[in-house]
Amino acid sequence: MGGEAAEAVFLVISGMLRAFKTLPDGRRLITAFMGEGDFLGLAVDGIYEYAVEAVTPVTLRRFPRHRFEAILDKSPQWRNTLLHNATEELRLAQDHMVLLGCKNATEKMASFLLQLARRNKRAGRPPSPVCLSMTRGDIADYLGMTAETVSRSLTFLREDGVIDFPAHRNVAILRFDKLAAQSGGSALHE
Amino acid sequence: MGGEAAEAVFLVISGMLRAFKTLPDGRRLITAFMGEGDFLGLAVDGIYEYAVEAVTPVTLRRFPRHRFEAILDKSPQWRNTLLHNATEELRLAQDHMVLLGCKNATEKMASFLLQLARRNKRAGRPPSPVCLSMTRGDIADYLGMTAETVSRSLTFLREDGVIDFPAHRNVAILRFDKLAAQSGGSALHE
DNA sequence: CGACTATTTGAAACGATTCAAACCCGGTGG
DNA sequence: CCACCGGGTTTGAATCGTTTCAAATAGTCG
Repeated sequence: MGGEAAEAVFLVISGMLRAFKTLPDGRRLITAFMGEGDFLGLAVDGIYEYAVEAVTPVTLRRFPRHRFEAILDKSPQWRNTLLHNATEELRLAQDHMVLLGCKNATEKMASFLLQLARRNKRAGRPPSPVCLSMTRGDIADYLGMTAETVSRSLTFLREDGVIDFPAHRNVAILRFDKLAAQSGGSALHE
Repeated sequence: MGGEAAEAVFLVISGMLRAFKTLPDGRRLITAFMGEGDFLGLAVDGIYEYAVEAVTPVTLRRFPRHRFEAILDKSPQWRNTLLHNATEELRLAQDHMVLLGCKNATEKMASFLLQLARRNKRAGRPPSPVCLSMTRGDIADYLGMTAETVSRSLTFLREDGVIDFPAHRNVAILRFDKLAAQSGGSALHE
């Protein structure tokens, strides 16, 4: 649905989606994974900024765009909230640029796991057992590497005791202190 | 000035600046080069989102933040403009993510040159002779590679007749058709 | 001119990718 | 109930592109 007019705005209730851009030859970058509490189709100008697909079965709450706009015109401070929202998204995008441009495979993977943990916390769940609901290929296209390298980084972190796969390997238990050390740090400092 | 309160908003009149983020160990990613017509310190919450430094001597027009806010509260449609602005910045950030995550050295360099050309056009100048006012190191930190690789990509493009350095090599003449072919394409399609 | 910095170029080393094979697992049908 | 299939994942070995380190060159400013 890339570039099409946004008929409505959606709030993610449950499940996981991927937002992505692709190059003409098919190379793909997943710009964000979206889960519980994230908004879809928030582009003000009514144009979707990227394509979105479901990673797992998803339930959404739909807000028709015209009603959305009406609310916005009535109480301007919501527009301010929206601006805050966009600014925050921009900050996240910049952090991801740092990840893509500066970090090596292991650091990317560690950062990604910490991100998933943060997302858990934001949704009111315990941060530690994170669920890797997307495929290795998706993770790869998010972190700017290949599925094989994703797999290798994961086993490397496991062998180092940074993470652990209990039973069925869709979830990972995190050792936050060790993870932070492997992640190369966040871009927020100085 | 990263993370400090933004006392004012600035409009770039002339010159070139770099906005960047760094990791604790010093690795740096330049998130954007800013030139004529760009705004600085637009973060709504009054916190700078990144550090900014001058690349060349710069002249700015200063708008005190309180006056800026006052104007915003008076005529709400400016807030809308601001939102549009943020959305556009987000789109650019996503395109840059594609560059960092998907493209090889030559494609990155070609894309960068096309970006500079677009910036020229936006400023009302002819697009073709672009000025590489920043150092190779800066370009490297913007494209997620090393200064040496930037240099090599540049000579590769020159040997292929894609670009040309007349006399003093701070400027490059572009062959747009060939450049587009080398850039890997834009992420806007389908 | 001489000193300093940025850039270019070369050669070796490294990390990620590629290609290929083996593996694990959930689902289907004999 | 087990054989088999297909997708996703893991692992291995060779290859490739970028980085790293080092040296040579060009450009700038006192």
